[in-house]
Amino acid sequence: MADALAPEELNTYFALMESVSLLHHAVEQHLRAEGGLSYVQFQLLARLADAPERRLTMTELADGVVYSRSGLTHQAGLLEQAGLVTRGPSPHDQRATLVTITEAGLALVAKVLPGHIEVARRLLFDPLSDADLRSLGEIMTRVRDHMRAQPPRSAATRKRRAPGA
Amino acid sequence: MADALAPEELNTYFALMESVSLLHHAVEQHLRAEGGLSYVQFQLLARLADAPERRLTMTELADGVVYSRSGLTHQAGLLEQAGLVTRGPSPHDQRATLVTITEAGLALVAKVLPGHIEVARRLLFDPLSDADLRSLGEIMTRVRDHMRAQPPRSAATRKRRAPGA
DNA sequence: TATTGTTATACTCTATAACTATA
DNA sequence: TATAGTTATAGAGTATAACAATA
Repeated sequence: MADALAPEELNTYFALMESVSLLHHAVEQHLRAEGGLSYVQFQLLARLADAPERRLTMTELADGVVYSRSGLTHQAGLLEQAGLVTRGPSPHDQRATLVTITEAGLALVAKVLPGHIEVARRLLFDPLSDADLRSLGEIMTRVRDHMRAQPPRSAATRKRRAPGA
Repeated sequence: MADALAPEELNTYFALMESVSLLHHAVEQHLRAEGGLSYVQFQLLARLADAPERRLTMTELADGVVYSRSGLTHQAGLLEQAGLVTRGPSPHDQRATLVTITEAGLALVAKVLPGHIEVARRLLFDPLSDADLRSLGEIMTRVRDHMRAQPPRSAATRKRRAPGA
């Protein structure tokens, strides 16, 4: 077990968590109002839009966005129903499903992106100097890479339920 | 409408969102396993534990943690059922409800905190230098204050639903 | 045997609207 | 009239476990 965090660490941690919570909430509201999308759905579409041939396998698509297979199956199903992606078998691996973004999906991402960016700028970037931005980008990129490399640590102890479960 | 974000801004934004998502997920898992709490519930208890007389009104308690009144009523009800808080009328304002953390609630926060901190340190602070920590803390504190001061902007356009709604 | 993905199911969280009571 | 809080209800998200098919 480790020592307690210094107060500075604790304040930093809470400021980070609260800020991103507020930002996430604002972004969700915008995406929902402007494009009928959740943030997770936006992320999935954005990843597909950036992918080499505008398509990825379910497993590739899940990475970092969703934390359970079934969750992704569910979201992919919703996006498919909405005509934003298609799903088909992979020629290379018969087990895999290839998810491809449609023209409608690309159009929706394009439609929603400017406003999304506007929200991020208003909430996150407005109070930052150029130096702050460089710092923050450098730090959070390093943190993200570190976190991605962490072993899952699938719960040190047995699971319990939250009150009310 | 604003210009597109510089690529550096976009990368920073995504790195921030993904990092905190991973951190949040890890923290939730820990809290659930170790104390049977969600992160929201932990936040509520932590706020009460720090409050002047270990109690706050519902409105004070909601601030920044929860985005709807009914959501807080629900969570407070769960915590009360679990014996972690009590609710009673306020002497100063008959409309208000005072939420007080119990000894069991304080004990649970104390039990859970070291491991919580350990998770935050392992994922967030390990890859950071002291200078990084100072930078990040200073920046995120400023960002949080800025966000708190933002007007709600209750959805620029009419609401729609996500696919599948 | 391990991996990919789906299905069924259950539960948690959240939000909206209608309502009560007090300021 | 405005504010504090609760209730009822419905919807959206997520996770677990069991399953089918392929590597």
